[in-house]
Amino acid sequence: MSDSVVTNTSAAVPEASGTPGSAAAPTFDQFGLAADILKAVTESGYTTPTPIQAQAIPVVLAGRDVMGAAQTGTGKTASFSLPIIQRLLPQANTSASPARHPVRALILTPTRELADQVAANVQAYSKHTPLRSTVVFGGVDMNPQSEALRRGVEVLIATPGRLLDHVQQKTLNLGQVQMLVLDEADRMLDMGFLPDLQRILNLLPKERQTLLFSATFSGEIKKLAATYLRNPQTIEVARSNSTATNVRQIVFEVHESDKSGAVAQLIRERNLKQVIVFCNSKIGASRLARVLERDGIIATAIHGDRTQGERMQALDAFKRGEIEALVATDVAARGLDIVELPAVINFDLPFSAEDYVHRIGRTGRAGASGDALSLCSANEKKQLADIEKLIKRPLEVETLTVTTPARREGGRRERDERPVRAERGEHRHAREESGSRRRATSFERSHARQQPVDEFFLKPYEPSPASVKRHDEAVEHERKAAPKQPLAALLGGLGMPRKTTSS
DNA sequence: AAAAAAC
Repeated sequence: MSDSVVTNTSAAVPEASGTPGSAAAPTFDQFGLAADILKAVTESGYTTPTPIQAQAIPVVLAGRDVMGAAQTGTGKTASFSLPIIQRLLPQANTSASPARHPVRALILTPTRELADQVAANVQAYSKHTPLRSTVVFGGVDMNPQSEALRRGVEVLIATPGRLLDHVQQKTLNLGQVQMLVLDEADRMLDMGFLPDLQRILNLLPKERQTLLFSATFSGEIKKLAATYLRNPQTIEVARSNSTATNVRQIVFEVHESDKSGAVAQLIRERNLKQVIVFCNSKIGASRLARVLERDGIIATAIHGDRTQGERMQALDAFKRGEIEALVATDVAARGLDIVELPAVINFDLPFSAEDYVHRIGRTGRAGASGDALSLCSANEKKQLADIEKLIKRPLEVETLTVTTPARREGGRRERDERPVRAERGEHRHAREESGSRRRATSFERSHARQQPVDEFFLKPYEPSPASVKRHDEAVEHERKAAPKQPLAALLGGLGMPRKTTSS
């Protein structure tokens, strides 16, 4: 749930061991948090604060503004949620009157999924307190959100657009906000949220505590901080633009048209139980999910053209372990907390090197090891160079011989085995001798489910039973959330990109 | 060049 360090429960640290100044492992006791909060922390399975929690919690409790540089997976969410709850607790009351529950803490995030996840954390940490929290974001019915706001909440988690919508609808008043969190602030600026942020900030009392978290401290971020933060304490856990040393990063040079096959092959050969595959485009993500499904890998796509119901469904199913490959655009690059993901695959190298750092941050979480496997085609060399420059080291490059069927231009299929480094002249032979029988590779032999090639390309796509089930669930979910758009849900459920209204 | 986010 939270992005705190998950400690092995069988080796749980006794709570009493943490006396101040002792060499014992630190515990959450040291912060002076209320018993009701500590109880929830313990129930969540966390015993030892992460470095950012150890640094940020006392500073936030002291009421200071914070400029935090921390990636997700460092325990960032708890580092601001816990002290926010603590600071609001004295003002919490059990009255049913909405007027007694004004919004006192506002947490803004760039994506809907991240908002939902932060809200789940806040909910978990505050469950033994009278404090109320809720989350508002776009893509879903406003009415239940309006109703929750009308009843009153002390902690509100939101994406900027829908928040302003509620302000405009007069279902939300921000006049009593005492604490503001800008989570993934650099991402929000990247996404063009600056005007929205400025409008929101102008609605808030000047007298407040502001916490800004960002993966990088660009000039824009510094300017934002200089304008809206007061004498902030800088907290930096891992140097920005650095990648975790427990993540092994490998680049596979492949032909563009071999990429789908390469993904399936990497998943099988490395026996990856769960993996996020990042694509640069929404259409590419939908297409890859379909090809992987066809290849017997349970896969689903998550991107901005799918309905919110489908996005949530996909993420939940992935978290429950029902999906092997979550094929995503950069909507999932930041913030998503999925415990102990063994690997991420970059189907495309991201356009921005910083996004690479965020994408591979989805693996090797909380000290566990992980693999970041990137496919690089001939026209992505520039991106590779940019990444190596940003992380200040060259990446390991390996050869991958793709043996799965790969779609070719014009709908025809290339032969099975083709060296991927042909353009470098490192291949053994580009083509088999005609007439010579090639022995099946161990991969192919173990891959009995594979359909004959012609059949695959002649038959229309048929979703797997698992896919159909998920689709039906998504449609049902969508019907409940937004009864006006059954067609959109249906198209999205089949992995089809929906038409966007914007240009 | 692409993605994300309000109706």
